[in-house]
Amino acid sequence: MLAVTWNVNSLRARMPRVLELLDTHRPDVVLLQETKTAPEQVPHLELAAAGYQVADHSGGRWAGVAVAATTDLADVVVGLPGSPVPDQARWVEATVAGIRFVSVYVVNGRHPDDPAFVDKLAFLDAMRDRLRELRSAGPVVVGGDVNVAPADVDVWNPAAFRGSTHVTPHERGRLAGMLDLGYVDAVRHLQPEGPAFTWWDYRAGAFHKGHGLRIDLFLVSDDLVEGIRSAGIDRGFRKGPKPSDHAPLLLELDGRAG
DNA sequence: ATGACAGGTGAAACCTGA
Repeated sequence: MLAVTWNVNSLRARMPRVLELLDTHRPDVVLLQETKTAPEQVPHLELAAAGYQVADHSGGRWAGVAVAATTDLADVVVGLPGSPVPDQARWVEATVAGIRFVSVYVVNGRHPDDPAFVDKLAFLDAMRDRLRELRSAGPVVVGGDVNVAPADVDVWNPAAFRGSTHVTPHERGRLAGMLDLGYVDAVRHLQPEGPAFTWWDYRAGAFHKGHGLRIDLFLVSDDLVEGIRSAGIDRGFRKGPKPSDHAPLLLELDGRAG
């Protein structure tokens, strides 16, 4: 089974590249973030024509997540229980082939002194609580933009990020707490050392200079870890016409769940 | 130190992103 998570930075603006991704990789499950769509703007017909059905959490102009699959999406849950920002569309779950899939777009936080940072930490706390519940119920794959760089190796220049969001002990501690519940960071599992960035600023040629962050993750429940065959980005989708500022992250699992 | 790019809204300038 092939799963993809991708922060598309507007689904409508990115549809040509999304369709290209589906055609190129034929993933079984697709987790999207920053769709920036109202519910009625989700391109269900175009995605159905490509062979995918979609469940979305859409909030209008900002945020927005979706899960798409080539087979049935069962037991869809929209919204993160206990979220401090329930009006922001940042969480959707569905079961595919016996695995609980989550697409999540964590609050950015803006600045450690901003009220939005308090919301970010509370969102991460609610996410941890939900991941604990899900872990007790069966195999889980969480994909998304967590807006936290787990360690300094996940930041192109840690000195430049001192005092910024995404790298604080508050954020990293909460992410580590989720892994302690019985999840594995799939990319780090396969690649214990070295950068594996997923995001590069549009500005100043950051992509070609290697000025990136690793903030998009696949968190896989530990019962699935032995089935991880590969996990990594497709850099080609950070290039070319109208790319997102995030690259898609691909996860290949053995076909059998559990 | 600052801005740099892209998208949404809505029709100019501002907000958000990380």
